[in-house]
Amino acid sequence: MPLSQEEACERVDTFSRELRSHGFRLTHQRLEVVREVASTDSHPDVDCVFRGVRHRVPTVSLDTVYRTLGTLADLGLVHRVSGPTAAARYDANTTRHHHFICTRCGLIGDIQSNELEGLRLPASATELGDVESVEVRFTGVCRTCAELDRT
Amino acid sequence: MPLSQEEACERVDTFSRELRSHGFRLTHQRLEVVREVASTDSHPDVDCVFRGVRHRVPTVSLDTVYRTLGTLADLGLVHRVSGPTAAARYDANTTRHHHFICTRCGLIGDIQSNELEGLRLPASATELGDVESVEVRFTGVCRTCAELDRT
DNA sequence: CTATGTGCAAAGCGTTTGCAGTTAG
DNA sequence: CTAACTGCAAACGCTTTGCACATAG
Repeated sequence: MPLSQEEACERVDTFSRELRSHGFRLTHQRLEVVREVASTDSHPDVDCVFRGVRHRVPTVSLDTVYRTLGTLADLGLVHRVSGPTAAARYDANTTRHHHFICTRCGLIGDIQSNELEGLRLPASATELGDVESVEVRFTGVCRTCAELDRT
Repeated sequence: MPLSQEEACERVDTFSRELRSHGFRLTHQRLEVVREVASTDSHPDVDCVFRGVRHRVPTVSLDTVYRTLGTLADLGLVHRVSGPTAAARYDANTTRHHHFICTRCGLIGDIQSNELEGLRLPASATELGDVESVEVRFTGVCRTCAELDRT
C-alpha cells in the first residue's frame, strides 16, 4: 500500500488540528498513534498499530491505542472497516440483495434494486482477485430512530 | 419482516436436504434452529435464535445454536451479516471509496470506480431511513491466496 | 453399534472500564 | 495547577473448545 509522504503528513496535520480543536490534548502517545494510522492504507487492526507505535514509544499501552483510535473514529477522522463490536447476525436469504444498516439501533433491512443488480465489476476490483460476491451497505439512521430524535 | 409461510417452509426443506446430503445428522435441535432462522428476514443474532428455539426445545444449549448456525454458514445456506470473527480495522482514508476483502487472508484493498460514484440511492433504501454513507464490499479470494491454491 | 452431536463448563479473544499516578496546557 | 490522559489489571461480551454422555442412522 504505497502512500505518498505528503499525503501522510497532510493527514497527520489534519488529525492533530481536529483533535486540538475538539479540546483533546495532543499527547506524545496520541501523536504517534495518529502517525501510525495515517501512514498507511493497509487498514491495520489495533494490534498492528500498537506494534508500530511501540517501536517509537516502548511504554505505550494497548489501551491507549484503543482509546485513541476510538476517538479518531468518533470524530470521523478514520473509519472502522469490518466488524466493530457487534454480535454476528445471520441472513437466511441468500439471493443477491443488499442492506440498510441503522447506526443507532442496529436494524438491518434488505434492499433490492435493479440498478445495483446491473453493476459491473470495476477493473480495480478484478485486479485484486476473484470477486465472489458483492454487497452494498447503506448506513444511516432508520425511520424509527429519526422519529425519536425529533421529540 | 413479513415472510411468507411457503417461503419459510421451502427454506426449511432446502436446509434439511442440504444438511443430510453433506452427511450431517438432522437432529431435533438442528431442525428447530433451522426453522427459527429460516422463518424471518430480520437478521437475528445467535442469542435471538437461541431464545426462539428455547420456546420449543427448553433444553437446547447456546453452543448448539452457535454450532448449527456455523454449519449452515459453512454450507452457504445462510450468510453472516456484520462481521464477527475479526478484529476491528481502521481506515485513515475517509474519501468515498469501496473495498475488496479476501476471505482467505483478510486483506482489504481500496476500490475506486466512476460507475460506483455515480450510483443513485435506490428507493428501497431511502424508504428505510436517511442514508449517510454507501460502501460496496467485493469479497473473494485475492491474487496471492489464489496463487497459493494453485501449488 | 458407532460415529456424530449435545450440553456443560471453562477458556479464548478483542475490547472496555475503574482507578491511581502522570502530564499537557 | 488542574483537568485530561496514561498504564495497569481486571472485567466484559461474544464465541470457541475439550470432554463425557446421548442419540441418529
